Amino acid sequence: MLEAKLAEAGTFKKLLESIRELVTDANFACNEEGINLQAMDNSHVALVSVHLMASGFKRYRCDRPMPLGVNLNTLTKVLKCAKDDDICILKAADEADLLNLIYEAKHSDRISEYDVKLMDIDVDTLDIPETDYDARVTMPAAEFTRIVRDLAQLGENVRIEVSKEGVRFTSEGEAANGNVLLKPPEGTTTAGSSSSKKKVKADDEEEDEVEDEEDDEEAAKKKKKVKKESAEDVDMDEDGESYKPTQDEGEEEQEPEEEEDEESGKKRKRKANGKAAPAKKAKKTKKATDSDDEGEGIKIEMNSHVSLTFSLKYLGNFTKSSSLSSKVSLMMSNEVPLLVSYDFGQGYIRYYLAPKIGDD
Amino acid sequence: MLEAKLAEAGTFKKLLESIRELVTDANFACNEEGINLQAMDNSHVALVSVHLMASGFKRYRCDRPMPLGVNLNTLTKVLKCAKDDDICILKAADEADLLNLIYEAKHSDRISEYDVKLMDIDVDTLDIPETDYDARVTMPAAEFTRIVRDLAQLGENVRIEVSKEGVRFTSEGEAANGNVLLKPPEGTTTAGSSSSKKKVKADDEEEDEVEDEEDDEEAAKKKKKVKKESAEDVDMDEDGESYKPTQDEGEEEQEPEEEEDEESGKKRKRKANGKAAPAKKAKKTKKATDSDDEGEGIKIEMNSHVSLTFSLKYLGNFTKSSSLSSKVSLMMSNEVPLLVSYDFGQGYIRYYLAPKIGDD
DNA sequence: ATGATCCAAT
DNA sequence: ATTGGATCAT
Repeated sequence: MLEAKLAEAGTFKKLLESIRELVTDANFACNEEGINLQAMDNSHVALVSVHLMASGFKRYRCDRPMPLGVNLNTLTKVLKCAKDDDICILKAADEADLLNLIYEAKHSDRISEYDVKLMDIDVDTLDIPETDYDARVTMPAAEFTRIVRDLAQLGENVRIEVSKEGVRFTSEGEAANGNVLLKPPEGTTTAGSSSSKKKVKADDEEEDEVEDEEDDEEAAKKKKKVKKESAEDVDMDEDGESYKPTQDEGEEEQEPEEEEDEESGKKRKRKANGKAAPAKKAKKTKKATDSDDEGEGIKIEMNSHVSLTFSLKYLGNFTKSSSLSSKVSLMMSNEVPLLVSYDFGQGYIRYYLAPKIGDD
Repeated sequence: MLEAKLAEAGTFKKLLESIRELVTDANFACNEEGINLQAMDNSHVALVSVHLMASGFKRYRCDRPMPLGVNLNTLTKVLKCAKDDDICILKAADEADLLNLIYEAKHSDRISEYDVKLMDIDVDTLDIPETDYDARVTMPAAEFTRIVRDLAQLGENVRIEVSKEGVRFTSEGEAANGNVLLKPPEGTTTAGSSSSKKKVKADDEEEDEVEDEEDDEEAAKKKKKVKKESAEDVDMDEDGESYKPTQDEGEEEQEPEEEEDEESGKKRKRKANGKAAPAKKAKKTKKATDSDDEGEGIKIEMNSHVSLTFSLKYLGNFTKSSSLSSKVSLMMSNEVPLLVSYDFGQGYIRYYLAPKIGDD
């Protein structure tokens, strides 16, 4: 039995809106931890993975794992019947063949209820290994969207290169070629001092000689590749207070409290309040510190130079998720699928896209 | 070798945006004086002529004449990759087959670079004679746009008539007819005294018998028809102070000063000032006098009655250039192509359109 | 000025 | 069915 209450139907709407063109049918795999959806796109080139964590709901209950197969077009239609700020409740009985959606207008007496027929879907859920990547680029989602849209005018593919210079997006077309180079603000590539834990230090050994001063633990960590962990950030939050990030000990640490605050805006407030007085500036500090999640800037973490080519059509599809988050992360290793990740308060949506072979 | 630096890519974007539907391929004829483009529209009915003067660029260098043939659709796409306030640099090597465009974001670290392939284009550049026209109407570009758009809803063509009454735009359609009459502010048709030099007086010989009193020089000038001179305004200004308007003598004259004031609101003030303090303001005076380029009003200069019919579809295309200038000038003589001219700071764009025969 | 939607053409 | 263009709304 599933019963999940979402504070804002808008989130769910945007989520579906952004994947409905990619996937037609999919399983919402619900369990006590939350809801996951994983699906290959219709042409089996890209993979979408959505996670909504239980704690992101106003109320969440799922006694045992339930795969709810739905047609996403149908679900999208039904979701369009909700206003963005409606409260949205998802329900499914244990052996039901219906997914029940209830919308409650926030301040009024309108209650709508919809049933979407469920279907059995071949579950080809693959476990996505927690890959380490050679490079991670985090940038404003709008900027990524713009670049993808622009370059799509010229050619079919884009080559993404991460080097010490920055990230370069290049497209070559019949009538024109183009490239956009984003240079990170100075020093950023080498993980700014305040950017502590969440991000494994962006550290190409070559450049970061400075950091030798670090203790062994740090050094060990540094050997690890940049890791995708945006999603885990939240979880870490949950397990909570006891869970201590291990990476930041090294440097300029800030009080643990502040670090927590670096998470997402919403809980930030809660915590801040809890922690109270001295913290007041913590917020600001946090924000400033928070170069991962906020701000205008591009952040580049790189272990080694990468150069990969992707279909702009797919990337263009991915960027529909920009409405969910102001930031996007691109994670890349040579010859390996690109991971495009949009993290929002209640979960994430990630896209995996295999590179074109031959780098053409 | 060409290297031209434009402070705002927006200008160039608008320019291309406004002609891309009319023309698909064209030569950017670059020389030390600036950049010119001239092309027939795809159906060889209209002609577009663009000029960007060297002094309009932040930096401009062109060692020797270079015709750069480009596909305007491609160039438009590439320009769409620039933000309006990006700095835009155009480069082409001497024998290159590429036009290189570089966009630099004003405040950030984004540098984009695009290459547009060049092509050989049959140069059918016709020298456009400096025609004299029987009538010139200068009006707010937005107003012209509106009229064209409105009348296009009724019929295919518009008849433009310039008479002492003013300008009348008439369209006749299957289901409805309509016309718009623009009456110039009183006395304007007869060129106020202060509006002197730049504009050759709007003077139909029939009416201007009065003018016999003029000296020979003046007379000679008067015989010329109204001349398109928006571009030359400044130059003519030079011959300047001596040129005295001859027509206002005639009818219900008001003091010359008043007549000036009747021009446009904006310069009116400036003019007043200028006159008060005679000398020093010379520059300003000129500008002020420049009622051709500024102000809300319609200005009509007419030698003889004209009545011509044009395709609204083409005119509608022309009005896309309204984003480049707040004013538009229509120059007409019977049986002769209409000249629609938009002058902006860095040059101009002019359209020529043949009238429908039979005035239907 | 930008984005979204709708309509038309290929 | 897809892509491009035009128009309208935000």
